[in-house]
Amino acid sequence: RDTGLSIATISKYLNGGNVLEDNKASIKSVIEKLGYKVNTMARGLKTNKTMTVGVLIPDLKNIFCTTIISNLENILMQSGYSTIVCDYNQCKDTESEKLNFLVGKQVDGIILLPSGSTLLGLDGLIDRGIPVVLIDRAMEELHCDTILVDNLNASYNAVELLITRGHRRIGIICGPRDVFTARERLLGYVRVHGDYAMCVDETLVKTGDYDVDSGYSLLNDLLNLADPPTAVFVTNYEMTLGAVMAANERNIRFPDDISFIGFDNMQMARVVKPRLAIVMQPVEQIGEVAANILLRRLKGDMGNFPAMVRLKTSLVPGESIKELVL
Amino acid sequence: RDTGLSIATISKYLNGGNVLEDNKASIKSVIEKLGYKVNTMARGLKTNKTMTVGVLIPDLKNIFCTTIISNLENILMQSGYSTIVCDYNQCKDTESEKLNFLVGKQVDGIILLPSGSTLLGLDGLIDRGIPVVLIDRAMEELHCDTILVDNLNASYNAVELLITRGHRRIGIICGPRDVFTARERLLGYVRVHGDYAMCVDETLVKTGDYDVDSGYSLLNDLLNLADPPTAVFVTNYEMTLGAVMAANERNIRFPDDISFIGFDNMQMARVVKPRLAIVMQPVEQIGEVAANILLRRLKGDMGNFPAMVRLKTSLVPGESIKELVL
DNA sequence: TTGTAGGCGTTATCAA
DNA sequence: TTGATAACGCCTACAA
Repeated sequence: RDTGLSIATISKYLNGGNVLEDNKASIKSVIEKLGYKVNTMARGLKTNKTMTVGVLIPDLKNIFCTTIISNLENILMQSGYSTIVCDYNQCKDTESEKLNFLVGKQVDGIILLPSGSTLLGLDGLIDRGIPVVLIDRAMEELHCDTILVDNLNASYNAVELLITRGHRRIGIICGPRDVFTARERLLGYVRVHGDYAMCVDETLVKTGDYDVDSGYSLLNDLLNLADPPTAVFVTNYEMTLGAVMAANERNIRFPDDISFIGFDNMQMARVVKPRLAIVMQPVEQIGEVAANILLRRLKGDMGNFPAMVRLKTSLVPGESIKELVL
Repeated sequence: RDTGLSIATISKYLNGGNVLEDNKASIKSVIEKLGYKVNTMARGLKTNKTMTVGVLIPDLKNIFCTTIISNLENILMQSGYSTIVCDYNQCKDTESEKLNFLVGKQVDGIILLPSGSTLLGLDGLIDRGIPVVLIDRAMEELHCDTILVDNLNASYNAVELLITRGHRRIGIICGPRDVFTARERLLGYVRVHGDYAMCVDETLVKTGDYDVDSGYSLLNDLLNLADPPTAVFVTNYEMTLGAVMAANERNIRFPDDISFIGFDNMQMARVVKPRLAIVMQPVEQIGEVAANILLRRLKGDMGNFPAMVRLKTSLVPGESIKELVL
């Protein structure tokens, strides 16, 4: 303020108002000399914005989640937003607790990968003008922007590939019935069976909890059947890990003993021998798209609200599928 | 405020001052009725605290980092702190850029997993009373709390195991020379050679960049040697992945063709067949210890500053080591 | 134990 | 184009 100018003028300078070139220069030099930084809290107090967004995910140890966050963070930062990341440890109680924490921190917006479909008071937030973007899992009753993956066709295509390679008894290891993606992935399995006039054998449909252990034990269950499947599709990364561990321990070989399609992680697929066929989600895109929608909302642009984006997966071939001669 | 009481009394109530029981009750009920939340920015403006800590790591896609963050976040949250997580994508420029971003956001403290030993103005922060806790990598010139792992003995013990199993030509795939942990891990390798009166064959010491690709190509390099090693020790997770991929592609078997010790990730070790021997770091602890030290500093407790904590690793046996008969 | 009043660093309104 | 001034919501002496 020892530019001789008033604090109001400085404020204009900082916020891009009309200031004489001469004054701009002198302000700039003084700012640098003094190492002046705007006080975010004072500004926030006035503008009622914290310039932070809350990101709430099931698990920070899950690479699917963290890859998304990494992209989110980079994009949001470029617009001056910082991201407060919380994980809820797959636990519904923690989920709402941390959501409250974030709200208490007065985040300007929220990006949530929800555990289920309980509303958690999100509707109230949206009404209060706090934008919420859901990723990966939709909540039917909630009117809000949502970025999803086409899980149904991801699953459809994977199982279809197995069918075209001659498989007729195809096992599937699903996630919990109350998880959105799990339901969709199961649906794809069912639909492709219908389209190929094949019956779904319920004994081949195993429901896990999207965790390593259940992948492990459910693959064992499938292998222990009197009439085991000739192929199996595992519908998320962690369960894929578990299933591979089980196969290793039993000395089961892909694809000789059973054909296999896993989910999500390219590196893991290459570490396994032989290389696994997997469904890959467009992880990078999810974060990108979510961040950009949120930024638009934050700017007050409510165009085509609520946006519902469906991103496509890809099927990466490996050497874990055997061609059966019919 | 429609309790009839003055705003000063409410403030006392909120901050645990002396208030009559009767009034406490009525304040409480009104707060709930109105859904009152304290405004963090107004409070922060006054107290000069944001109640946020910045966490800066090389890569959010790195499970070693995110596991640490997960623990950090949980502990800090319990004391009301939120964590702003940034990754710098292994890039020194981004590192200082994001550090500035965090400082600009007026975080109350910083937890940093630094790329190298450039000071980045951290000394200035510490002088200004902003506590900084370094994790995983020390910066010699910086007077600050540091949580490390005993990399030297981690490496020593791993290589010693190979030696006691009869190996004499042991390859090592190291990280970059300018990375603290990489230097220490190499040192362990060298020291154990000395202690067993073995010479270090420089052709068996490969320096990578801690990334998948270099693990891949350096294992290939080792295998292509005229006189290849009988065992190899890979000194971080990503390079371990790469090395396993290379082995798979060449149809190299552990431990028949070469013995192998990898680093860090238990699940990955079990996915590989046969199960890999690995060095495990106390990831959970790192986050815990770092968070607790930071909390103490944040409270103004400067006891035994700068603290330097060394955590121990463990060596998890697998089936990837062959016993050589001498 | 409670209330009054000043100030934290901004932004925004309105005059000059 | 610039400046004086009143908020923003909270904390903290100090006085009652």
